[in-house]
Amino acid sequence: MLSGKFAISIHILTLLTKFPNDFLSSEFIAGSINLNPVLVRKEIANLKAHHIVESKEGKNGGTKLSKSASDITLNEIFQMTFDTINLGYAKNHPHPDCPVGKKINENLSGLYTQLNKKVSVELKNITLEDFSNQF
Amino acid sequence: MLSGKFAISIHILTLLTKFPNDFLSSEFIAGSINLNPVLVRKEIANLKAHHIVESKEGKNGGTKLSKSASDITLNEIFQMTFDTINLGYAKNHPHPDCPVGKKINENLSGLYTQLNKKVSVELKNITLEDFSNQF
DNA sequence: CATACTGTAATAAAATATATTACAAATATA
DNA sequence: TATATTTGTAATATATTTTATTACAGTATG
Repeated sequence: MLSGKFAISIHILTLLTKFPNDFLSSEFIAGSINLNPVLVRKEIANLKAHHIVESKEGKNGGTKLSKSASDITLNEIFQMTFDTINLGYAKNHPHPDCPVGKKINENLSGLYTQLNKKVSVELKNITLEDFSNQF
Repeated sequence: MLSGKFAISIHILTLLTKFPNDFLSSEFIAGSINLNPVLVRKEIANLKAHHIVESKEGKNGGTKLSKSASDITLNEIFQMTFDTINLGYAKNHPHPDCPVGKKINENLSGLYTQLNKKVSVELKNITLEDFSNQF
């Protein structure tokens, strides 16, 4: 999973924000996203590894936020679920003897780093609570 | 093609910038990128549709820039090759009866639009000439 | 008129993303 | 304590998207 990771995680987290006192099951969450529950659990595993949610196994188990939605920024979620914003790389190794081929990926990477910084600044200003309040 | 479109186009355009007086063949360009020439020609078709390069068919044919590299910004190239910066959407239609499911895509889209604006501002300040001068 | 290109369609192969199945381990509660 | 429900995770299958290849008509050059 790569394409939907951020979107799925933020969907999960928005639901958890809306029901801050309940342990929501992966099946319930999967129903809202329309996604297989196993994939929801995988994303939750990632969020757990970053300590922003906690789960309870067994009957009546599920997942809840482990910190306040007002203390979670979208930048944190971005960092947890996205490698870096980028506009892509060509898939194959470019020709190493060509002056352009030799440096293209390095130069693209520098550009993308610059873009990421701008995106991060923006996302730091939005909390999960802010985002959830739109619903 | 989505993932490599911008990277491939900027690679092509950097080569054309380095050889502003020559018509470069798709095969030559493909060698530098290490990509199938047919895909290079497809990207060139897109750049031609946006009038920043021109091609000559037949023997000794190829492609060259149709305007100065100093008059092309990376934002233009971005617009030509990328739909929008985004952090993804879940693939399936979310549940329409869930308050979160019902609005998630709209709200993500609003967020992504905001990010795109920041990225565009950044890319407007870099010309193809600037980028090519790094090589 | 032979050669070397572009343009483009059709198809194939490879890579990635998503879905499904299966089941062990945990825990609430009847 | 037995049953039902849920997480956690591995293994596998399916679907989708990207990339590559093949093929060939059209065009300009020398």
